[in-house]
Amino acid sequence: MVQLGRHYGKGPASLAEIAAEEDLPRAYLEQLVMSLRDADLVVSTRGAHGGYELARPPSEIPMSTVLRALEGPIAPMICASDDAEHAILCDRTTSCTVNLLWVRVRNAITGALDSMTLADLVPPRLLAVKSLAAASGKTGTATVTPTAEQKPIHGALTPS
Amino acid sequence: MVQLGRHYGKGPASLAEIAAEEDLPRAYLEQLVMSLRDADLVVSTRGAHGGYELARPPSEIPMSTVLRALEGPIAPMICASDDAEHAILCDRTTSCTVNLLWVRVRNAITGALDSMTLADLVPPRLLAVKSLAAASGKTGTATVTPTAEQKPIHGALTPS
DNA sequence: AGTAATCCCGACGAAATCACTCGGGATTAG
DNA sequence: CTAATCCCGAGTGATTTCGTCGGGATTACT
Repeated sequence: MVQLGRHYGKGPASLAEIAAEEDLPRAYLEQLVMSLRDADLVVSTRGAHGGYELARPPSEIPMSTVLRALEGPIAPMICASDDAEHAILCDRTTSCTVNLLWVRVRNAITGALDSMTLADLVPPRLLAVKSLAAASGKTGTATVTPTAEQKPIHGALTPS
Repeated sequence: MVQLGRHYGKGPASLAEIAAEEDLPRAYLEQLVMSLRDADLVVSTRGAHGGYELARPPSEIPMSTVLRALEGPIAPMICASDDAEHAILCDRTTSCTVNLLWVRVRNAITGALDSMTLADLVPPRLLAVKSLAAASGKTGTATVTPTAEQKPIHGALTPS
């Protein structure tokens, strides 16, 4: 969780705190954080005044591992999973040319995920976004004129 | 569908045929193909000896449009959808730094998808894969570590 | 004209997944 | 000893995904 990143170095944060800040049910957070712990991304301190803490500095935690911890192996399609164990093979496998597509997509995803660490998401509130702009100069690949309908999502947004 | 691509130029293919080759329920295929038609990817001929046909040559059908037709806007997360209309804004939106991550991921996906056309998936059975290798150079966009992790996914596969 | 092949289409149902809850136990600081 | 906290498995409800059903409309063939 980003909150944890923000909190890094300040000692353990209790679920109660996080739940309050993040506005999510505490019981639910428990589950999530358990996965993170099993993946050695956070460490816990039990007992009163206990809580959770990042296991290492945010900049050393690639988002890919976070996502894998929370959502399982990265796989846009079951037949193109990250790790062989969980991959299901359709009986068509041999003749299935589409598989190639999914593998490509998966690699694109993992690539994007690997290129970011928790540190990139811990509030750049005041930091300029320029570093991002520089890095994002991509997408517009040859083959197709991309829709480019990058509308401002709601110039004036109307939150519920 | 890839089958349709394979069939391109041979006149319309009936759902019954496709269902047989692809081993999927005909009734289900109907639904799918309807979406494809609404997206102007295939054209239909009614009546006896009717069927479906690609609206243009496979090489002019980017997989991104196919996927959009079948699965709706490309969005790894609702708050990072392809088209503004269907994007949901969480109330956290303003403070949500994670959004940035999803947008990046989405761009990686659309990039990969845009770089492939139906023609790339229509059986390269006998064709060398080199054309693909050549084409994939484009995809390796800056931010993304160039794929190339072309593992055999299951050296020794164990089909069910 | 009549019949069979085909597309057209809306509604329904079952199974998987997601987001979240519940209840009670184990550990530790004060 | 007690209160704060983590630990953990089982359970629930909504949504999505995959697939079914039934019948109507359109056309080719004889």
